[in-house]
Amino acid sequence: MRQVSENILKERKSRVLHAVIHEYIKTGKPVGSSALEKGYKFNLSPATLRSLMAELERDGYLTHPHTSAGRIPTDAGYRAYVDSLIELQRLAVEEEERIKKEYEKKTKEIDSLLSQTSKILSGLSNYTGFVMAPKAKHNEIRNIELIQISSEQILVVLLTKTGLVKHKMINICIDSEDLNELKQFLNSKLRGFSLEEAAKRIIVEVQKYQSKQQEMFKLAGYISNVIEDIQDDIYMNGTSNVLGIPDFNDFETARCLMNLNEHKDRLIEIIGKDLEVPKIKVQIGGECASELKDLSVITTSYSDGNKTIGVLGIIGPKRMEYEKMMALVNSVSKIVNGFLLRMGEDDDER
Amino acid sequence: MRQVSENILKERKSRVLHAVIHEYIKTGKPVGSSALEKGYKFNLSPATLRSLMAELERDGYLTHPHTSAGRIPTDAGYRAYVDSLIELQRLAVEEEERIKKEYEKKTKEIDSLLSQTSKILSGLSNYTGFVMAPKAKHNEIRNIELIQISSEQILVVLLTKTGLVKHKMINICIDSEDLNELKQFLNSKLRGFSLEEAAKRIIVEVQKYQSKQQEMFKLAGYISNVIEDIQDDIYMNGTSNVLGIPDFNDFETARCLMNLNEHKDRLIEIIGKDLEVPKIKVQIGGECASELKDLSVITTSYSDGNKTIGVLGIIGPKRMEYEKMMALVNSVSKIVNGFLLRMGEDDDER
DNA sequence: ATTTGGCACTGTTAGTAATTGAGTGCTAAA
DNA sequence: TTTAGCACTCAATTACTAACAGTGCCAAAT
Repeated sequence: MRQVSENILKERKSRVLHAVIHEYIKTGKPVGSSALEKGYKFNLSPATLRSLMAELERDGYLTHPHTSAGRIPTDAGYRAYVDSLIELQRLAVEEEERIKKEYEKKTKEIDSLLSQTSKILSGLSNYTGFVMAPKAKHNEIRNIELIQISSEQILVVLLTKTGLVKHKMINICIDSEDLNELKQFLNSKLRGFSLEEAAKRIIVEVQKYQSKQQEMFKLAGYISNVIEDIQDDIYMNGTSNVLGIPDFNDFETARCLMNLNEHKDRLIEIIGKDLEVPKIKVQIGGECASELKDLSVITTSYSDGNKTIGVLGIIGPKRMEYEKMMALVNSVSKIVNGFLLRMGEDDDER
Repeated sequence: MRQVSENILKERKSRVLHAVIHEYIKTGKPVGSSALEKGYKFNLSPATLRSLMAELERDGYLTHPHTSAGRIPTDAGYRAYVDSLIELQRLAVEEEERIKKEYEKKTKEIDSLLSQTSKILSGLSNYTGFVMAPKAKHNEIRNIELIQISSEQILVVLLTKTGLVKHKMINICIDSEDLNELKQFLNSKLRGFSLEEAAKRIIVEVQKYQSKQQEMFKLAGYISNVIEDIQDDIYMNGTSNVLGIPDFNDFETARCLMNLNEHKDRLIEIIGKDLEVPKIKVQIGGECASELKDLSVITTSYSDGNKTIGVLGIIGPKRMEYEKMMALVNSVSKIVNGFLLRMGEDDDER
């Protein structure tokens, strides 16, 4: 990235930058000096605006597609623009009400809550919405069930405090009484720990425990593996929305999104880092991943009232209404937080 | 569809039809009389071929995009072509070997077997591959687990003979001893029945049973609902492949496929009927669903050695190498059959 | 020192016209 | 019944033009 000559953008220059970006987002066409003069009330002539825009281009915030075209923002331009949107625009009240209404159906289980959320994000943004399920390994274990299926097959069912249920079949021969004993033991020792911790502890605990059978130790190892293999769930909706966006007339961007949709692990990789940041985060163009160079990603994390457990957001074109979309993501995350908090409270009632 | 005047296509005419379609599939361009004469050894002049093609057009098997263009097949043309591919071309041996190799990893659980299969179908066809999981309601129950999570929450875990695991949380207050008793009872009465039957029986059985608690009856009702709510699993891969196909330069087809990918229930609706047919089935254009008018679907069912339990196949452009693709789908289904048979046998060893 | 009007220059876009070429249908002869 | 020949059609390509939107820069104005 080019170095910015004047560290601080002069007030007026920055107003011009904003105007250009705002106009470009609205119209999708490169904006020229006269369009600026007409649409925004700078008391400046087109000529002056031209020279200011030329400066902004030198600074790296604008470009033009060709000599006789207007200016469009560079990634750095968008960046500066977004960074200056300090105050989140509130969604209209009726909009918020509408969102809440959408949630009214089945939100008892966390899966449907999140899948619903992803749909809502996509539907309201008209872009692609996604929700990364509670960062699996941070979840607290509530219950471990070991179900004997046959003499050599055990079904492990893990249930977390947030309502996540995971199961996995493992092959092992073990006596049914021992199994039961192990189950009791594991539950007493691991309940309340996060999956991550549990995976480590399980080995240690079983070692301490006077196991009658060598097999039990082996089984514990398997279970530990099962926990480690758990993949974060991720929901994604509205991938096809990008096909309607006029900015993309090549298939490249669409293909890339469809690929992400199929290789969720890659998506997890990309947005997984956003878990750490509690605020709204906007990544423009290739900032988060090179394959997303023509897209922007708005994310935020959500929590169960205690700690951050997942990430949600939208993926859309670089030319999007950042203010509105940031507000949307923000509102939705608030609502999800609310639901999760209530779910947690229900748990404690037992 | 237009009525066919001569019931039986004269031998030569049908050879011409095949040649046209074959050439069109290869090149993607409308084929003209001279191209036909050069590429295939009819001992006929372009003029004769022209008149034959004109006849075929009158019969409804061919069209022109415009006056001075060559011929392309209509859906009916493809249909006739496909119908005449009686003998399935065998896949090359090395190809089959390659497929089997792909399967080598984790195929213990039915989920991964099927998900793997879908990927393989997509990868080898370069189109979209899909696998509909064992028609859920036909599955035989192997085990029902009722796990008490809290005083008011029960986790129902259903396990079928094919290795499918489904779970669902339900809210109800019930005594833990009663729960255990009910579990034993349900297992003894329902094991071996299909989910479909079980959902009906469960009510009847609990009615007969002298339930100590009214609650148990209610719970049984819930469980019955859970079973009925089970959705068929479906795996789909390679949606983005259609973007690479030159035939589609509008986004419409791509969008339609992406929508199918998100609304799996619609896909289930479309291909669900193919369960009945044991052979390879090819549906061209809108034959199966109007939204797929520019695509063809090749499906076949697969079984666990006993009865048909699912459908797999590919979705691609109408202009595809039907012989090869039919052979592919056929081979893959054979292999899946093999795996499922082996899984079933393992089960019986217990 | 900044702002501004004027002006030459540049590249896109749209429209028109001319040309080419592949492929057809039809007819009349083989 | 087949074939050669011919007139015809329409899509695709190319070339050219005119209009246009915008820029950069300079010299005058503030």
